[in-house]
Amino acid sequence: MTATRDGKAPLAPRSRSRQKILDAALGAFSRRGFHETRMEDIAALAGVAKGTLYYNFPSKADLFAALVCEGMEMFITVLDREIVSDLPFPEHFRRLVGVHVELLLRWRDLFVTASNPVTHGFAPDIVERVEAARDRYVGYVAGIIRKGQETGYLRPLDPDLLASEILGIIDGILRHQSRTRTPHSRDALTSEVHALLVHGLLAPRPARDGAGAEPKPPRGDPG
Amino acid sequence: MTATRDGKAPLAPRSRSRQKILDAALGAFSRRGFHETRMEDIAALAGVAKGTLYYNFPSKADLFAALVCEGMEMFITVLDREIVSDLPFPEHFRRLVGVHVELLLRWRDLFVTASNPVTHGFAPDIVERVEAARDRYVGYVAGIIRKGQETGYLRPLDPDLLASEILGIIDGILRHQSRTRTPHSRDALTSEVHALLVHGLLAPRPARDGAGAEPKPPRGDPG
Amino acid sequence: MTATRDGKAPLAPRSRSRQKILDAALGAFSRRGFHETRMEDIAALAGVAKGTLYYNFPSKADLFAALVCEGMEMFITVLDREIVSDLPFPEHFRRLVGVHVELLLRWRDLFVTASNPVTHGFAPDIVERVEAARDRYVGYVAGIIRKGQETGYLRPLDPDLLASEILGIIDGILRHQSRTRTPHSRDALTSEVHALLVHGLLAPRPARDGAGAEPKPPRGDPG
Amino acid sequence: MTATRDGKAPLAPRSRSRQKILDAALGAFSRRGFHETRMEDIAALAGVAKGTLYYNFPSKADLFAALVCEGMEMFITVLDREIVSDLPFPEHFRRLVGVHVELLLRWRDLFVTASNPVTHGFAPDIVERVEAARDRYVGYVAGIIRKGQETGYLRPLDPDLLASEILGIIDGILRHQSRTRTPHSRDALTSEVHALLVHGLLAPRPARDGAGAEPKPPRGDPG
DNA sequence: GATGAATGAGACTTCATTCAT
DNA sequence: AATGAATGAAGTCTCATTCAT
Repeated sequence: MTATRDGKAPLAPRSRSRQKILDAALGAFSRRGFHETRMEDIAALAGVAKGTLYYNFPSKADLFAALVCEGMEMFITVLDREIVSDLPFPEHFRRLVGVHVELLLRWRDLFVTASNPVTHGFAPDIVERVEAARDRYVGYVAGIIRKGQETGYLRPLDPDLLASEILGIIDGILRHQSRTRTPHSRDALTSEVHALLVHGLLAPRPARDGAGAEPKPPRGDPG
Repeated sequence: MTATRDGKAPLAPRSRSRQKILDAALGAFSRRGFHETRMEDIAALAGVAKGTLYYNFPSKADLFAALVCEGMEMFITVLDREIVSDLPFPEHFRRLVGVHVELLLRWRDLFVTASNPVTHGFAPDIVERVEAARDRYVGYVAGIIRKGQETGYLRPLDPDLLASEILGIIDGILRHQSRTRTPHSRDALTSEVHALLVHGLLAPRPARDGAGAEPKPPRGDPG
Repeated sequence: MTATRDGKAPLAPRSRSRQKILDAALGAFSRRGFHETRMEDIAALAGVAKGTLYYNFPSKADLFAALVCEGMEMFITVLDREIVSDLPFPEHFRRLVGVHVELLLRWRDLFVTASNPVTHGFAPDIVERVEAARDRYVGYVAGIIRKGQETGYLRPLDPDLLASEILGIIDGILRHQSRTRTPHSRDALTSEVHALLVHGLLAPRPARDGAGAEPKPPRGDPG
Repeated sequence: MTATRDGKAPLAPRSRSRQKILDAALGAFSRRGFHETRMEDIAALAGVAKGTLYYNFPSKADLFAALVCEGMEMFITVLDREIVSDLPFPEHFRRLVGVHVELLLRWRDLFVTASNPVTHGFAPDIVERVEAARDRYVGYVAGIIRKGQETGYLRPLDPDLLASEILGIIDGILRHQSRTRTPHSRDALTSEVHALLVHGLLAPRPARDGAGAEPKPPRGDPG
């Protein structure tokens, strides 16, 4: 459309506005939600006129979709770059959790935005784009889980379901944070999440001797 | 719609219309979200006139709040009734998961509605009511976890954070279901969730011999 | 929709607003044209709130369509009532012209509105409704012409094309009037239009002796 | 689009862009109407940037006015050139109709554009220019009629009103064509229009014997 | 208790126009 | 002479809410 003709051309001046708008929209959407955010607010936040929003994005829903899609891509890109894949899996997995937590703390807004199930009244093609972006991300996580299962480290549970659950855990953490307003540190959160994911809720000792899924009550403990 | 199962009225029947409206609102909110649901839609679904909505509830936000609050109370009531508390904890916990899954499958709409972070533009007192209801529910789950920790069965992780994470897991499952459209059975879901919560992701064998939190890679495995 | 249920019911209270709006819209559209008329203007003219317009009509284009359709129906109804059909055709035709002219003077606004080819950006179904209404009216006029041809009074030219041309003449007259701002009287206009339609432009004498459709030039004239 | 037929530039080629824009505007306005045509559309159609439109014309309304004015001048120029004025009037009149029909078929877009009563919201000076151009054209046709009346060929009806009616007829024909999508040939249309104008609707035979304006019915004509 | 016609503030979006390049 | 990113006034339409019945 407006794009770089001849293949080369101005890589930078491709509308500085576009990025300013995306940044503003991220802040606004994540803080107030999609419906409570007015295009007027985004424009003011970005320091451009309302019309400039529509010069860069066809509609509010499109702006939202672009935000989520590009954000998810960025997420995956960063994850891919930060996680060195030839580490032994346990280390690999711990880094996944760590980088993830870090990303979430830094891009909390984006994650909240992308998790928001607001696509109800959207045009079908936009819903599709947003869902495809989410799926790509869920699929990325599921892929890591699947690799862990193939190498025998992870239990053979449904990888896609697990990925959804993991994202749900992250969502739960974010909600907990916004409720209690006492943000945990990066390391504390990483340990917490890693522990839950890797070991589950069960205390180490009682579970160790138990033979089945149901550990006996502690009174049977010789110690 | 989802109405009066088994003959017992689940939400207080202060008036015939009131109940019809709550049922209709539950269906509408859960299916289309708060903002995409019009008062007109609810009225039509309930088979009453729009004015009747305002005769029974001061505002749309109040209707939403009433729905969430009464729903959460009902949840807790049922959980309390169904879970016999003097069972040994592991059994207790498994029943919690099982009943929870059952409730979620039956009252999926209510859970989706209550999880929706749509209270952005609401009046402060209504936000407070909704959050109090959610907190009561999260607190209930956290209480069970705390009891499990006190009896030594569960790892000493932050109970409130854990409760949020558990609800996040459930949310993730529900989203996974609506994406894949192949609803798991009650028992399958219960096992899946229970397994993840109790044992974590780690495969049993390799983890068994490891001494620390970080299991060694399988090549060190003599078997 | 909002309509008379059970078949009987309140014939009158079927929204007095609706008629007030149609009247106001007629005045506004005819005076300023479709695009230059704001919904705000119509509301003010009708003495109702902007929302009332949308309570009665789904959109501006729908309001326009309703206006044209109901107007055309009214036109045909009046024409049918006023023209006694068993008169000899010449009288019949003269009355058609006379009543037509009268209608046009009285409902000039409506005719201007209906003639306006503004349906360009309209939804297909609305375009269809408006065109159907126009066609019904053109067809009515064409029917009268056809009858005149069958009884041998009118030349066997394409009736539908003739009807369009007649409406074009009327349109031309209305434009002429709005240009010159000196409205002719009912009778003067009737005579003028009738003369043109019945006898054409040719002066009686010279044309009388010509044998064919193409009158010879005056040099062949003995006088 | 409709451009430079026969090698002669029809609209003054003050600049290359200017002409491209006028051509594009003609196509766009005639097809979609003034209000539904975006400056963007015209620019795209002309293959120039939006700014170039404003480099050549002060405003959209000015562009429209220039189009109509130059078009009408061109019309009159061609009519004057094609109609040799010293022919006997009947032949003169027939050529007028013939050339007119030809022009209309070729420049249908321009005629439709110029006939469109869209000047409602225009600035007074622009309205004046457009109306002056239309009037010049209507006056040209009225002048021919007046000449016909002076030489005794045409009935002494109001020449200006007649001119308007004639243009209305032509408009009616064009609408009929766009409705029925079966364009008549040049000659067929010429005959049809000429017949209507010269002889009116009345069938030759019955009208021949009648003495007055109201012919008697054919059956019981005792004399 | 219940109704539904009426309201009007405010949202999204359009598009003619400008101006630095 | 030409461009196109940016603008912002103004329009259409939505929908929670009211109130006379």
